[in-house]
Amino acid sequence: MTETLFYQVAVQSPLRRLFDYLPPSGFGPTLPVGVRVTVPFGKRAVTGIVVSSTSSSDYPADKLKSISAILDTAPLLPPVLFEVLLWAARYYQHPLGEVLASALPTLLRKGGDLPQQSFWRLSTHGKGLPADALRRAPSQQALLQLLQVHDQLSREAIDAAGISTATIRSLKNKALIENFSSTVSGQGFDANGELDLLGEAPLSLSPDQQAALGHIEFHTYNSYLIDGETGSGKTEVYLQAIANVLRHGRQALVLIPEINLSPQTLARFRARFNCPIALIHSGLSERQRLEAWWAAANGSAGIVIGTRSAAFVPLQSPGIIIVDEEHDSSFKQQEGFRYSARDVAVMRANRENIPLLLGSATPSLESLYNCTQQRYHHLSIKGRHGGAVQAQWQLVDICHSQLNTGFSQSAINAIETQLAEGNQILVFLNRRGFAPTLMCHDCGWVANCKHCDAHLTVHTHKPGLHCHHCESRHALPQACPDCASQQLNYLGQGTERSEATLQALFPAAKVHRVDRDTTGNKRAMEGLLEEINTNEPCILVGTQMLAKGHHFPGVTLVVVLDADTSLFSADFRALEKMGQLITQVAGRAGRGEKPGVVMIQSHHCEHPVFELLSQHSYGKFAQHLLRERQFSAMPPFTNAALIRAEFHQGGEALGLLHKARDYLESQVPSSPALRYLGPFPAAMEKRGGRYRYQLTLIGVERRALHQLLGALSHWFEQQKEARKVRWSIDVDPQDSI
DNA sequence: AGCACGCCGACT
DNA sequence: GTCGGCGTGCTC
Repeated sequence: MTETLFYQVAVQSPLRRLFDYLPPSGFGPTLPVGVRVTVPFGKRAVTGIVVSSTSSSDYPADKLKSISAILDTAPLLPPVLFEVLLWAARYYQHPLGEVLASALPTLLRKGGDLPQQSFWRLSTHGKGLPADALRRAPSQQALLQLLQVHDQLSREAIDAAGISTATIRSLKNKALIENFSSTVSGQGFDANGELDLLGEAPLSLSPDQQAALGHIEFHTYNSYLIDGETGSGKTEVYLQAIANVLRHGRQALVLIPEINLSPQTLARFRARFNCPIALIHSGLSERQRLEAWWAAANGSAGIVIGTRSAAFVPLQSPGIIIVDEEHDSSFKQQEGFRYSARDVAVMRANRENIPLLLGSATPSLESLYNCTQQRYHHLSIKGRHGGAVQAQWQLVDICHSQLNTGFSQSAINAIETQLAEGNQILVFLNRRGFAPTLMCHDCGWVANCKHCDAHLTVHTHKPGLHCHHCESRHALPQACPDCASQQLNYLGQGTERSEATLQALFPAAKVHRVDRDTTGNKRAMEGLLEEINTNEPCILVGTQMLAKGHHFPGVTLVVVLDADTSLFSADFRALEKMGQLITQVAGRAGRGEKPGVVMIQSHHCEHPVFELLSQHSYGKFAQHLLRERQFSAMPPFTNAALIRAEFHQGGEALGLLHKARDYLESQVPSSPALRYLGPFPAAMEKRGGRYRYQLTLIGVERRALHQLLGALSHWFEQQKEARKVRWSIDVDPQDSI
C-alpha cells in the first residue's frame, strides 16, 4: 500500500510557516526538495518551493489542496545552499519563503523559466543524407557535416564556425535541420583544461603576501582575516588564491560593497583571468540578473563578483569565498530580511567546506574579536607598495576659536598652502544623521517637517526646504513664522554650505561636492571621479561617500571638520565607523614621497582615540574600542537583537513593545546575562508619518538569545495588535542601540 | 504580502 | 440609489 505523501511548501509571504500540499494529481515520483511548484494559495496561484515531504499533516485533510504544477526537473538551489538558507531563516528570524526568494532572481521567483538557448540539429530527413551530400553548396555541406559530428550546435557556435544565417535558412527550408530550445547546461568554465586561465603573469609577492597565501588551506573550511593597510596588496593575494581555485576547476565567489564594483576593479580581474566572470549587482536588468545567476549556478562562470545579495547565489562547484572590505556596513541588509552577507558567507564557506577570506585595512571589531577567539586566522600584510610615506596627523583644538562656518583658521591656511602647490584637498563632513536646517536667530524657531520628527534640510541649489525622510518640500520662508524676524540662520552645516564657504574663500579653486544630490546616479559619480583623476588641483567636499573605496591619488590634505559628532554619539558603533573612515581616507592621502596630512578639528583633542589613530595604528585603536566594548558588555562580546515596531499612532507601537517586554520577562527575567533595554523611541521617533520604537535584547549566550527570539516571533504572530503594527526583529543590528 | 469581504460617506 | 474608503480576517 502506498502511504499518502504530503509536501511542505514555502511560499513568499510574511507568514512564518510552511504549507502542506497533496502531490500533483497523476504524478508518481517523489519531488526533490528545492524544486519550484505552483500552488493554489488563498484565492491566487503562487510559486512556492518544496522544503520537505512528510507522511502526515496536521492540517484538516478536507482542506488540503494539491500542487498544481511542477516548474523544475531538478532543484534550483543546491542542497548545501538550501541548508544555509534554512539556517539564515532561523538565525535572522525571517519567514523561510522570503529567505528562499532572496536566493532567486525575480524572474524565477515569479515562476519563469531558466535561460533558454536556441540550438540546431539534423532533422530525421537530414540524418539520412550521406556525408558528402550537397557538394554543390560548400557552406551548406560544412554545416551539415558539423551537425553530423556534434549532435547539436548553438546559434553562437554556428556563428563562430563562420557560417551565415542564410546558410542556416537554406538548410532549414530543405527540412534537413531543425531548431529547438533548451536550457543552457553547465559546461564548466574550463571543461577541457586546455584554456590558459591566466591572461597575465601574477605579480611577485612580498614576504607578507606570500606568507598569507601560504597559510590558506584550499580544501577545507577556515576563515582568514587578511588585515592589510591600503596599498599592501590584499587584492593580489585574492587573485592568486582565485587562480589556485580555478586551476582545480572550482569557482570563486567575491563579495564587495556596492560602491566598490568599479570598472577598474573589474578590469583587473578581466586582465588577469581568461575565464568568464559573472557580475551580480543592483544595476542589472532582471534578464541580465537571471543570466548572471545562471552562469554562476551552471558553472560556466569561473568567478562570480557581486554585492550583498550574491552571498546566496548558487555555485556549481564552489572553491573559495572572498569578502572584500569586510567591515563595510553595506553587507548588512537594513530592511526586510536583515541578513549580513559577510556572516552568511562565513556560514556558507563552513558548510561548503571551502576557505573564506575576509579582507580589510580596517577590520570590524567583530572580526578582530573572532580572531582572538581562534575562530578566524589573523593574517597581517604590512608595508605599502610604491614606497609612499604615511600620512601626518594634525589635531586642531577648536574650543573657543572663531570658526568660519565650521572651518578653523589652521584648516583654511592648510588648504590655501596645498592649493598653491597644485594639490587636491578632501574636506570630510563626519555627520551621520546631521543636516543643515533653518533656525531663527531671535526666537530659536527651527524648521521642522510636519510629517516627520526631522528638521527640514536647507537646499540652496534648488532653493527650498526638503524633508529627507518623507521627501516633502517647502518654500524657504522669508521671515520667521513665529516672531517675524528676518534673522534666519543656517544651523548645522551640510556639504552645500561647506561648498559655498570654500568657494567664497578660494574663488579661483574648483570645488566639487560629493553627496547624494550631486552623485545620485552612477554616471555623475564616474564623471566626477574621472575629473578628479586628472589630478588638477581642487577641493572635494563630502560625507561618508567620499571615503568608500575610491582612490584619490592627488589628495594630499584631508580635513575632518567635526570629529566630535562621533565621540558622543548615541550609536555605540559611531566611533568604530569614524576610525575606519578616517583611516581609509588617510591611507590614500599623499603621493610619491610627499606624505599626506590628515587634519582633524575637534573640541576634544585629548580623547585617546585620536592619539591611537594618529600613531597610524588602527589596530591599537580597535583594541582600545574592544576593551571598552568588553567593559560595557556590548557586541562583539555579547549578542544583540533589536525589536522594532512602527505605526501611524505612537501608542499602539509602543504598547506592543511594552507587552513584548512583559512577555520576554515572563520567559527569562532580565539579568546581566540577558538584558532588555527599552522600549525607547527610535533615533528619529517619527518618520514618514509613522512613530517608531525599539526594544533591545543583549545576551551573553547567543544560543539562549536565539531561543528566546524564536519564542518571541511566535508570540508576535499570535498578537492581534501585531497584525496592524509593523514589527521586525533585527539580529546583529548595525544601527544605534 | 495579497486578496476578499464588509459596512459607512459623497457622487455620475 | 451606487462607487469606494480601508478595517478585519485568511491563506495548506
